[in-house]
Amino acid sequence: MKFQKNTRKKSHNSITIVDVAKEAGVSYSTVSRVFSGFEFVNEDTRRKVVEAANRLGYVVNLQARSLAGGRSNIVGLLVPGIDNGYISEIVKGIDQELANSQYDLMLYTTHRYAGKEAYYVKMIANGLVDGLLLIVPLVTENYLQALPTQDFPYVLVDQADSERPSTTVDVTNWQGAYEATSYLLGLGHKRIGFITGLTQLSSSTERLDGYRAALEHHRIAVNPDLIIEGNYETNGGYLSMLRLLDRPIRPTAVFAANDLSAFGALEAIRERGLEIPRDVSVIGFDDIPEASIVYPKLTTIRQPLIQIGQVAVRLLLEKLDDPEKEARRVTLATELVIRDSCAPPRE
Amino acid sequence: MKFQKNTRKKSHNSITIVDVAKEAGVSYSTVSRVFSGFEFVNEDTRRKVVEAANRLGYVVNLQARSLAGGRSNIVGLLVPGIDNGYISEIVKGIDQELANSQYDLMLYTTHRYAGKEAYYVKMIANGLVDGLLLIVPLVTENYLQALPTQDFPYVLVDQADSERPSTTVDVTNWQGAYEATSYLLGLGHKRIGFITGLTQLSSSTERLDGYRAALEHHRIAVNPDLIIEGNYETNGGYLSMLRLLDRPIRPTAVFAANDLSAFGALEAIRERGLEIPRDVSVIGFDDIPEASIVYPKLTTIRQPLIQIGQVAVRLLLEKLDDPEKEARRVTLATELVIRDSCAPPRE
DNA sequence: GTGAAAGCGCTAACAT
DNA sequence: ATGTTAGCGCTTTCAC
Repeated sequence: MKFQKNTRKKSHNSITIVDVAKEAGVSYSTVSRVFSGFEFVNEDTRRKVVEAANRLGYVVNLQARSLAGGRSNIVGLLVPGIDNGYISEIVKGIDQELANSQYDLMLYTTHRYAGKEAYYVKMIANGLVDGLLLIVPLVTENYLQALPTQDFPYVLVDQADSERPSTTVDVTNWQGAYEATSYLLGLGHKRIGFITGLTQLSSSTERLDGYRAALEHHRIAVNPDLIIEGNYETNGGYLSMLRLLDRPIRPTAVFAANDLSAFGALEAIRERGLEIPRDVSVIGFDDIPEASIVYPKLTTIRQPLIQIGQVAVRLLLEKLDDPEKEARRVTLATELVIRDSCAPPRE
Repeated sequence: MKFQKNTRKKSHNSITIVDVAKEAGVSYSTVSRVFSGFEFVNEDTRRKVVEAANRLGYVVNLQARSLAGGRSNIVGLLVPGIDNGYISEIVKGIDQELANSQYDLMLYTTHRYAGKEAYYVKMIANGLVDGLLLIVPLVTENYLQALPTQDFPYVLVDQADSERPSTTVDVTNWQGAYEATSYLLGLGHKRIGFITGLTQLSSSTERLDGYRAALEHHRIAVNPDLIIEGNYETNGGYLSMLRLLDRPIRPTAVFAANDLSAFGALEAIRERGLEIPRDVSVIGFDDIPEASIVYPKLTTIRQPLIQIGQVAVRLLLEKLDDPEKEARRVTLATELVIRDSCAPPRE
């Protein structure tokens, strides 16, 4: 690890509790009590202190508080990156919910620490934050193992943890995929392609399973040639779709494991001179904001993205309030959103 | 200010430099020196320390470092919210650039502190972060006044500061607007509407000025009836466009001060049964990712969003490295991106 | 109910 | 080149 050379002290000429104590004529531990929410302070004293603080423009120094054993009132959010409608919607929910609390947000993007996740997480948890929110953590194992104590508060967003009981919020991936596939089936499609997500993520395999189950339920054999690996990204969806179209038996419909992939598929289909949904129907998963903006508007399975973020925060705060609280998993419902990208097959 | 009641200590059972010092058989200030990048440490000692640290799994505690007068290696980012393609692109640039440095990012959204901006900023600057990035700060004045010291490092993104010399990165708003309007003019349009942004922002007035200048340059009288106030949001653009269409003289083209507004305009136009670009042309500003996804694809003025974020970070790091560095303003070029939402007028 | 004092993990003089 | 020591601003015993 390289570190910045320390050339200069930060300018720290701020008002501290000592100043406030002087101004209010009390000891500085009293000031501390007032601001840390300690209950047994005389009303008069409290008022004096608060007034003095306001007069001076005092604001608490979170690092000092945290160092001294209190809380930093900061929660960490670990995401791959923010350049993704799916994630920014969840972040929006997180932000909204956090705004109702006294917590601030520290944003960590993992892409910069590929291969050093453990170090990174340790640093984060060791440092500043009271708890951690992990969104689709690709290397869940590494992350969690690195947590400094068994009971460091964290919650997993949209990723199951098979190793230990982890507080988790996710959605009905299997059911959503089942419903998407059934919808296509109901439209009359028989050859339905599936573009997977990142196969190491539980959401991806759950969706694949849902797709399979729906086909089987309709007594349609699952054709491995119609299942093709994607990566949850637009370009991956594009490439996969191209390969799918080049196969001898072309699907009349495609279910992409997320909207981003579906966008790529849309592009690929058009590039082959085919029309959507006339020649091939496309359905996605997520319902990110862009889904209703693209042309044609994407039929998709909606995840309550904002709500996911909110729930994640609530679970974390619960755990922060009561460390004994045991891990639980909240699974939110998905919902089919019918728009313009699906139609019955032509033939 | 309410604060969280402090029910429990954070579990802090982490390895400190004292442990490392013991393990390595040196004093703990030596360990500090090694990890804070101090130069004059014997190679042997350094190696011993690093090895001991690795063995123990030591990671630095940033709060303690920062409290003790060092740097936290965290920069703060103050944004209205992240739910906006414009902002998330800039954030992406910021994140990319930060990844090359040793800095982490603390994200603050202002919407939660409406009316208490000063307090909020003070708290931020007082606390943790070494410097601050302010994106389109609506209440620039309040923010800047609240900075604890005259020389607290900050940079303003896409907002001019008329009060004091502030390090700023922005784009050629005037020129971009001039070019957009000229393009429409060149297509043959005479009645060109303008949907403004948030009027208190310099970017908005600059764009309006550019629009006016282009018209004047083409000897077309600026018609106040064609200028209508928006708010940089989709819904605002939608509402403004509706009003514009209801005026006696309908514009044949509209320039929206940003893409989000343009999207709203698109919707409004369609809702009135008109076709784009046949009946009315639309041009935007920003070129957020969605601009090339909407239908029809939006012709717009591109801002180098990612680059803006990168430059902002670079400017801040410069300032952090050398506090004496004086304020400067970097203005990046915009560029016309022609897509499908503009055509010559019909009549 | 309030004050005094120790200490959180670290940096930065000041010594040696 | 390395050790010693005094804080940074705060919370939290422990006294009174």
